Amino acid sequence: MQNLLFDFIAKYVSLNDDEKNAILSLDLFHSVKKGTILLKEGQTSKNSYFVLKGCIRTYYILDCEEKTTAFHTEMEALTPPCVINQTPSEYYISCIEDCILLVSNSDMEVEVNNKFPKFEIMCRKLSEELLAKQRIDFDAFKTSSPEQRYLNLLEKRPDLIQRVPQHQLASYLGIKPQSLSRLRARIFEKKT
Amino acid sequence: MQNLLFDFIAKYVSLNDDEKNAILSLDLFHSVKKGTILLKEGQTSKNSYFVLKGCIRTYYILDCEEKTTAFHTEMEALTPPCVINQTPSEYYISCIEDCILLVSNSDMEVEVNNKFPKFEIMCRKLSEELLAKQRIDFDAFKTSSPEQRYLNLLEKRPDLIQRVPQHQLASYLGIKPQSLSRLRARIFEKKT
DNA sequence: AAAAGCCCTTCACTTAAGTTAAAAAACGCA
DNA sequence: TGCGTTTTTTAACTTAAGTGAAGGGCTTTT
Repeated sequence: MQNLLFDFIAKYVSLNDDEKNAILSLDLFHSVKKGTILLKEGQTSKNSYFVLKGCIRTYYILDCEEKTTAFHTEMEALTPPCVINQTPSEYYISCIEDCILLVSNSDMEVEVNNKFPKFEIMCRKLSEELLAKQRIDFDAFKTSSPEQRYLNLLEKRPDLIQRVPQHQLASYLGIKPQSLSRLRARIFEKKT
Repeated sequence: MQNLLFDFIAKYVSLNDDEKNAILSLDLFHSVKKGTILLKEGQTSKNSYFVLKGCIRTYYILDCEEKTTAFHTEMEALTPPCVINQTPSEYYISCIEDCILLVSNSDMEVEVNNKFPKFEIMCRKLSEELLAKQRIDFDAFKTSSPEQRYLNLLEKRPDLIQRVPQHQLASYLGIKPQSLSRLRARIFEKKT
């Protein structure tokens, strides 16, 4: 698990043993059971998450309905907007599988960044990269139909379709579960 | 104009005169005429933009159709994904008004960041903030209907509805111009 | 083992967006 | 000002998503 982390970091900056030990001394690793809610609407939090194993989901509850907007799986980071803006969270985060997560808080990050400017660089690079990636996803969502979005997901993240309940996938695609079911049937028809 | 920039920067880090002069010596300020295309599909670029005055638009051309995905107005920054990923651009950027822009390139940024770690910190904070903001926008888009999106835009960025042609707004909202026109008529009906 | 709950699918119906076409309005420039 | 182009609106029709309801297959609970 530690190597997974260090391999990930190595894509952005190279660490010496001192720096690696500094990270390990922070006690970031946590095992979390499926179903655990990491963040609730209205809560304030300073925690960021990095998924080493498993899958976490962010969702809103609007009009008594869950609206899933993101899934984060292996090697993906998540800093909720409420942490950045220091506001109460508008959404929930829960584990939809047993997970191994890195949990860091922003006070800790400030401290580490001061001590090791390298981390500051890594955070910048990672944020810039995530911003670009999210921009591309957003654009793809805007410019395509629900059916195209599903086909795109099938191509880009086939694992999600396997490991995530369909009604959660539906709102992730911006539609109702019934529509996803129908849409899948339609695609299946076309193939035959 | 310079003060607009320094006021913006002051929200993230505080600069001394040396640092301010270092920025000014970079010759970042550019006046750009309406209609100018800043980036084309297929091009590689190292340029980031910051809008001091005016409005720039990012759009794709898919199936011979323009799909507008973003507008950037006063005090908004834009680093295209192609700059981050070092890949050919998938989209176009053009000025839809006469603009005053800051144009920086990534080589320059690397240099400045090395010289003044403060800039590194500013870039990180700005990226994190933009990431959170974009996340919220994306989520709002996913969880709402075209009509709700339009009403939301009317509330949050009424200026855009005034200064941007409607067919560009339409694809920004994820629909066709005819649908936007109809939707507006529908809203107007309801009000009366 | 029966009951309850949840999830997915299906169906009939409603609503709204896409499409195609044409007219009306606004704009740009000579 | 006037002509030509672009943009917006309107309309009729098609397609697909939303809605409400019902059924079937699982799993969990009692």
